[in-house]
Amino acid sequence: MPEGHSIHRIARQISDVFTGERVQVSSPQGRYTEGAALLDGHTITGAYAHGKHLFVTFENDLTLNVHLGIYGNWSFGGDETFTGASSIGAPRKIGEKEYAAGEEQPYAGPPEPKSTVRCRIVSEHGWADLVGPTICRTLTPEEVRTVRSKLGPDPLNPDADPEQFYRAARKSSRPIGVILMDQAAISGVGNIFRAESLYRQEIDPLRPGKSLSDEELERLWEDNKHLLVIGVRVGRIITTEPEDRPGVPETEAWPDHANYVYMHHGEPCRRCGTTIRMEEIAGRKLYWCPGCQV
DNA sequence: GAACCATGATTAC
DNA sequence: TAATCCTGGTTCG
Repeated sequence: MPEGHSIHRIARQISDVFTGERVQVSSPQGRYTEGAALLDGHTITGAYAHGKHLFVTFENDLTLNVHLGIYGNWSFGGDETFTGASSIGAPRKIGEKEYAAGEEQPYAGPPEPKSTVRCRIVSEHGWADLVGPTICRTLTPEEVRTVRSKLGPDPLNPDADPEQFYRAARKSSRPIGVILMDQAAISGVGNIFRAESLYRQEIDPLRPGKSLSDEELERLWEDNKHLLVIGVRVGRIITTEPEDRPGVPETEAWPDHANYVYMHHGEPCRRCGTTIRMEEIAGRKLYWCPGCQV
């Protein structure tokens, strides 16, 4: 269940362990067999993220494009060369959550894949398994451009143009809480970041986009960028400021202390005491504090 | 073992 | 707005 920070971490991981490696690409599950065959035996040249989309580039100019949806995840494992190059270390899973595997053992090749593995990438030194994606396909450069052209700016990308987000918001009468979830307006923000950034900036999620001031839109962009950067560094979504979780360090801020409003409906706001609300808007649960957010 | 739920998104009505 | 797809963990009976 990944928002943009997870995809950037996965892109970094894949780039770390596979760039320059000739790989076998397969689909144990069988639902990506044709696309995998176009990449099988070729060398990976890099990986990057745009919002929640992952792109893995190959030397034959084709690109693996993956979107994890709500459930997708990647698992990785390999020898010491592999884990030494890795951002995340020994065999691990990233997507929804990540965890260290058990005891270290000598690497003896990839494990038998689970029956649900849509795509498996294997190099001389390690492997990556993809399970449960909504999108897993092989694209030409032209097709990559088409996909990316439909995505709004990603605050984690250095060349992102926030003006695109501001323009999308200013012309819209939809609630800002809905606009933040629209990947064509701003990409990489999901249900937790939207709720938490709106709380932190004290903006009512139901206000129409066009009612926000330039200054408010800029604060939202900057805060989502700030929170995404923390997410990339920590590997989890931590949105509380240290003074709002006294004595609990960033790395140990488990659900009770990690967020202000997400999944805290019915509880008193930790800043103003008002009961946190939750309502389903446009098919997703929206959490906010009616006291702080106006 | 069924039912339900989730950090997502598209499609159809 | 509802139905649908993707998977797996948790909760329910």
